[in-house]
Amino acid sequence: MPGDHKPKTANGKIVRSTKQRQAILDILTKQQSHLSAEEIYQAVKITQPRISLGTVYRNLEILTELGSIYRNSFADGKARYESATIGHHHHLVCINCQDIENLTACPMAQDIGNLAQSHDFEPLEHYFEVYGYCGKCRRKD
Amino acid sequence: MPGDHKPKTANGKIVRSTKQRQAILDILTKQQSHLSAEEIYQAVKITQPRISLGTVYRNLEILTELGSIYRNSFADGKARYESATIGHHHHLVCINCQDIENLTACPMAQDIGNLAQSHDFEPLEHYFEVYGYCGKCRRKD
DNA sequence: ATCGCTGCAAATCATTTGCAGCAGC
DNA sequence: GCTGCTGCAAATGATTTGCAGCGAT
Repeated sequence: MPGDHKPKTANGKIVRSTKQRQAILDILTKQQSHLSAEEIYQAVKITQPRISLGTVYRNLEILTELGSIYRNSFADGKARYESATIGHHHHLVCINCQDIENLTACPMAQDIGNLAQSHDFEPLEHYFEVYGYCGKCRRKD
Repeated sequence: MPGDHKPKTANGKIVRSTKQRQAILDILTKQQSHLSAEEIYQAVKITQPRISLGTVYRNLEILTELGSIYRNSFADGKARYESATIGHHHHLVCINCQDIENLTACPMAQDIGNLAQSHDFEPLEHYFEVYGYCGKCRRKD
């Protein structure tokens, strides 16, 4: 059926729209912050009290695959998610208060192009995170 | 006692030299690759058959704290370690064969200095990883 | 009526930790 | 001999998965 563009996952399954999935996406879109699966679970429970953590993980996986959200693994080994409406960006992570600030500029777009040439490598994604102290925490110490 | 510089961890304990710790450091120094705790465990068992995985983790923690090795968490959520003798660098990670190539140049040293100014942030460390296909895998597909 | 999705619970995987004996310094 | 280190096993924390019923198309 030409013109039919139902979203599908990598394994070819059609993706349905459920209130659980919509609630998760809503939270990530509204909060505009970097939430862990557990934090998302706690937030979704307000509107969907019977949702399970397993469902949260399954939906985060699907939404990541669809490109609706980004998954980031930071140095603490825990994955955090954010809405993809913000577009490509990087992170300043405070090692004291754990706050994450987004860096809207991507200074290495050009560098990556050069890498492709000099290292025989086809770049698809890249991650750049800076760890340190945010202004607030620096002044507190 | 001035002139006395025994290595210590953050909690002030003196660090002793043990054959288990030395074996782990040897492997990382010789292999010059990015090994997971489990891979290191398997490699150390050849010379230290009675070593436990717990000891491997404890030593990786101490060696990281001392700055003898680097810990990196990649997108698969697993930590990988490498000898610090190589110096600061970044990574090209192949999402097909999982091979990791080191990037000796750090193109963002200057960018990070600018960030400090414009974002009221004190940078301590930074990570930069590019995910994509290495030359070998690109030609295979 | 399909077949994807859900809640629940149990399973898995990486990593951490309590403990009693052992080993550097 | 003090005290950090080890092996072992059990505990933790994040994430995944099997299953039977439910719900979206």
